[in-house]
Amino acid sequence: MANAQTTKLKILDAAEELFADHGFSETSTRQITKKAEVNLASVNYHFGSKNELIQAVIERYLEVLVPNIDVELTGLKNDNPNPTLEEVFSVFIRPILSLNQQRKNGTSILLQLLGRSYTDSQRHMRRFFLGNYGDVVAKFVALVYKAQPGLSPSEIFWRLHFTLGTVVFTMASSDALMDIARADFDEQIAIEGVVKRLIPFIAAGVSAP
Amino acid sequence: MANAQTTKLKILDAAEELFADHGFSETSTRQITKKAEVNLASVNYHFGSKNELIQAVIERYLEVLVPNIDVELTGLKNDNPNPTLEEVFSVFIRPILSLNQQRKNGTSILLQLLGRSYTDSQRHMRRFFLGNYGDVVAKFVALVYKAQPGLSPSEIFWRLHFTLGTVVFTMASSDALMDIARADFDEQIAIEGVVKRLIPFIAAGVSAP
DNA sequence: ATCAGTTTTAAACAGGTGTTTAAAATCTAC
DNA sequence: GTAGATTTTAAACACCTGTTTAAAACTGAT
Repeated sequence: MANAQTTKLKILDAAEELFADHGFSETSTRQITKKAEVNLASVNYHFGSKNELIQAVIERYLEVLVPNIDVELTGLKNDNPNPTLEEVFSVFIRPILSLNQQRKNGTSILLQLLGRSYTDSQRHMRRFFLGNYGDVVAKFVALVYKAQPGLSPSEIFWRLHFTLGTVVFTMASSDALMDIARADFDEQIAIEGVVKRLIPFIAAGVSAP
Repeated sequence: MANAQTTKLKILDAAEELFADHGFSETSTRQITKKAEVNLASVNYHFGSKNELIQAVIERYLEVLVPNIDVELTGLKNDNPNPTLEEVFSVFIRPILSLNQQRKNGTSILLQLLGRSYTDSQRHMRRFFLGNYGDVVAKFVALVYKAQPGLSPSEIFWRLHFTLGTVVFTMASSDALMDIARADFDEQIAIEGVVKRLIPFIAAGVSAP
C-alpha cells in the first residue's frame, strides 16, 4: 500500500488551502501538487479527477462536522424540550469552532469552501446535503419550528435560507471583515467574537414578526 | 467611429449573462464573443482585457443603480426625518427591482454578479465601492444609526455586513430558491415576494437586542 | 474620389489546463 | 529473496486560455 495515505493527505491539505484562498477553478492541479510536494499525476491516481478532489476536500470536513452537530442537537433536545431560537442556533457554535482544533484555521477554511461551492452550484450542493445529511437537517428544522410555532413551513424555508446566506457569506469573508474591524474600530475580534455577534442577529431575523 | 457602440454593447450583454450564470473565470472570451457574434479580438480592442470587461459589466449596473438609491435616500430623509429601520432598508427595493425594466432579469443578474465578485475579492470590491459611492454609503449608514441609536459604530458595521451577506447571497441564488419553493410548497413567488420576505428579516436582525 | 482614422478580421502566439501513458520505484506477503 | 501488486514518476497528449499582430474593411470628412 506504500504511503498512499500520506500522499492523499498531503494533496487534501494543500488543495483545501488553495481552494479556500483562491477558489476552485482558479486553482490548478499543478499548484496543488507543487504545494503538496507530490507528483502531478497523483491527483488523478488517488482521486480520479479534480472534481472528485474538490468533493473529497469538502466531505472530509462535513464527515466530522455534521455528526458533531447531530450530537449537540439531540443533547439540546434532551436537556431542554422547549429551547429558544438562540439556543437552537447555538448548536452550531461548538462543532464549527472545534474545527480549529482539528486543523489550523479549520473553521474559516470550511466556511470559505462552503461559500464558494454554494455560489458555484446552489442546487447541486443542496441535493448533496439533503441526500447525505437530510435527517440532521430535518431534526434541526423541527426544533426551529418548535421554538417558533407561528411560522409556516415555507416561511421557515425562506428564513433559514436567509440565515444560511448570512452565515456562509459572513464567515467566508470573516478574515477580511476582522481586518477591517481592526483597522476602522481598533477592535480586537476573533472568529468566536464574530459568531457571538451573528447569533442574536439571525435569531432576531428568524423570529421577526 | 463605425458601429463600435453596438459591438461594445453586444459584448457587454453577452458577458453579463455568462458571468452571472457561470462565474467570471469559468467564462472565456471565446464564449463571450461567440454569443455576442463578434470577433474574438474585439474584447481586447474595446475593453483592453478580460478583467476590464468584468469591471465594465458591473459598473454599467452600479452607474444607474446607486444614483437611484441616492434619490430614494434623500427622498426618505425629507419626507420623514425619523424613519424606521424597515423604511430605511426599503430604499433599495424600488431601484433594485426597476433594473428589470432596464434589462430582462436585470435584478437577478446584478445581484448574481455582486455575489460572485464579492466572494472573489471582498477587499477589492469594498475599496471600489467606498471610493466611488462612499457618500451614498455614508448617507445610508447615518440613517441606520438614527433609526437605531443604541448601536455602536462597530456593531452597525457588523450587522450591515451580515445584512449584505443575507441579501447578496439570497438574491444571487433567488432563481434556484424560487424553484425549490415552487416545488416544495406550491408557492408561486416572484422576486418581489422574496424581497418582501427579506426586509422584515434583516430589519429584525439589525435591531436585535 | 481620396485619405486618415477607426474598427473588424483571421491567424498566430506563448503559455496554461486536466488527464493519460508506460516505465520505474516501492512496498507487502510468501 | 523473489513475485505480485501498489504507488510514483517524467513525459506527452489534446485542448483551451487571454492577448497580440498585421492586414483588410469600413467610416466620415475633405
